[in-house]
Amino acid sequence: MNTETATAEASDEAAGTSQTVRAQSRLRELILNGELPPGKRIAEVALAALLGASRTPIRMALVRLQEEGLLDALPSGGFAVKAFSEADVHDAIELRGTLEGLAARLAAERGIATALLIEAHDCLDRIDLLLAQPALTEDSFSGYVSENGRFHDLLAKMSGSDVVMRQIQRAATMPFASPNGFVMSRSTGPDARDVLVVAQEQHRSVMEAIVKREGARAEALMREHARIAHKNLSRALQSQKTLQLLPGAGLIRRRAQGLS
Amino acid sequence: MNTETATAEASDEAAGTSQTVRAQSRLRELILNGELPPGKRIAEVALAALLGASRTPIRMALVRLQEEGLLDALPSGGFAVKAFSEADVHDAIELRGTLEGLAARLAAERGIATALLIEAHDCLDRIDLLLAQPALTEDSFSGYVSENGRFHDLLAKMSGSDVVMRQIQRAATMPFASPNGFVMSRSTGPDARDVLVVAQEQHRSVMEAIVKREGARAEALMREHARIAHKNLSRALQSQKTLQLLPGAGLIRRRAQGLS
DNA sequence: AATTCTCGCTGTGTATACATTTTTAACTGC
DNA sequence: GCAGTTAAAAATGTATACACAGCGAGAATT
Repeated sequence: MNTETATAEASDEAAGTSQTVRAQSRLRELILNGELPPGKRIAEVALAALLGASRTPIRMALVRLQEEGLLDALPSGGFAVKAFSEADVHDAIELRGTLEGLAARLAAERGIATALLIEAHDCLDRIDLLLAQPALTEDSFSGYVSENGRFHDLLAKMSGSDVVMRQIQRAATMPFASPNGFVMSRSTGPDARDVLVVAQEQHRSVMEAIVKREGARAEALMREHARIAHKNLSRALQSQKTLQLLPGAGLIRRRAQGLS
Repeated sequence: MNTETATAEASDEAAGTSQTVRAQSRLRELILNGELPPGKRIAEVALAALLGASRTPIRMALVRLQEEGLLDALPSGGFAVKAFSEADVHDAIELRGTLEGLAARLAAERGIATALLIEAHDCLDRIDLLLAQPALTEDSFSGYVSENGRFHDLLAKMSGSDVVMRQIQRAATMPFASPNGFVMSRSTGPDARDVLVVAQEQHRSVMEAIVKREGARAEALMREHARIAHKNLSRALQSQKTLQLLPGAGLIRRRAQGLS
């Protein structure tokens, strides 16, 4: 829960890799945790000192994160954390839905490998198991998040196209556009379980459509599935509590975050 | 026609900018012209010597082009020119169609600014003018390419979403996925003009749908419009002559390009 | 007192030097 | 003749040093 544990886990996770990769991961965390104010130029020397590397790998990480869409290149040089409007978040969700819809349609039209089908069904069975209980624990939620992420990854794979898969991954890089972006923000409310039940029903329907080779249906279902996030966005923005649970919430500009 | 002229023009074009930007442009050209064999590791020192810069900006350009999707990161370090299968090209076209379809739908649903509408109609009027002649000159074609690119850019803008626009630009980076990718490859055939006439008819229909706020129709039309490139791809792959006119044709792996 | 010009400083962009890893080639043994 | 091993060479990843541009503060002039 505390940041010390989080950063320790994170740096452990990226232990054996290169300085550049470590810097990229840690910097992404810093941004998503809102520790770097949006709009303000990122000082490379300070970052290098903070992350314990020289400017060269830091610079690489900055370029990569800019291409990822988390940073803006300033006209006078250097980078700044990007700020997103509420409309941007809405469009990013719609975009992911469209791309996942494409993946579902392609999967239905072209058919999928049996191994993938089995893994997907396994994934959905586990979610059913988690939702079998009338009330959800914190573990249930984190289990759902894990399996939900796996299902969406599998769906991208089902498209059978590296090009499409890559683009979906890119679109889901932005935290609030990710399939799990708003799941945690709904973990508190009374209807928390119901939301997941509906989502799971859509998972099942999409898989059925894919198996039956119903491309248009699979696409439409997947698009609508992504739109769950729209509702979650509205609710999350209404209460400050649920916003805390949303990674990267600080990037959505509502009022200026006074941190001079 | 000769490479000397081409490179001279290119370096002129990127004269006042930084070393990194220059390197990125020139390197992209080298890749698209097939001067760097796909799959083989790119030697940074040799590139630095060739482009007349140090390794640092070269490295930046390499990272950017990898994020763009033109390079693969080798597991042992360094980069290689990416090779695309025919299926990859097909999927990239479908992907662009899907994204442009999304842009068209959003434009129809949300409405577009009058200035954009006027500019789009101006663009289409110019294409009509170009196609008025019964036979097309080389200038007509290059004029069409120019206006066609402008129209597709405008359409991305009509979505009213920076997120969507950015993603479309990304998807269109790969040369054969670009709206103009296969246009030149059809400039020779007898039915060259007819293909453009059909495409222009689709342009008009999409604009009509957008103005009438018919989102689903606009989306479907835009998708189908992109599929023109599928047919062009098939034809281009059948004859070596038309393949010469396709930028980045060397990246599509059919048989190994013997260049040892 | 306000405005403009200049000086200095911070910070990015670039070049280069260094270390580690990978690759290649030669050499030896079977 | 072939495979395995070792060593050298080359290439990447990283650090650092330097040059130039942008920004602000301060002083001088009107």
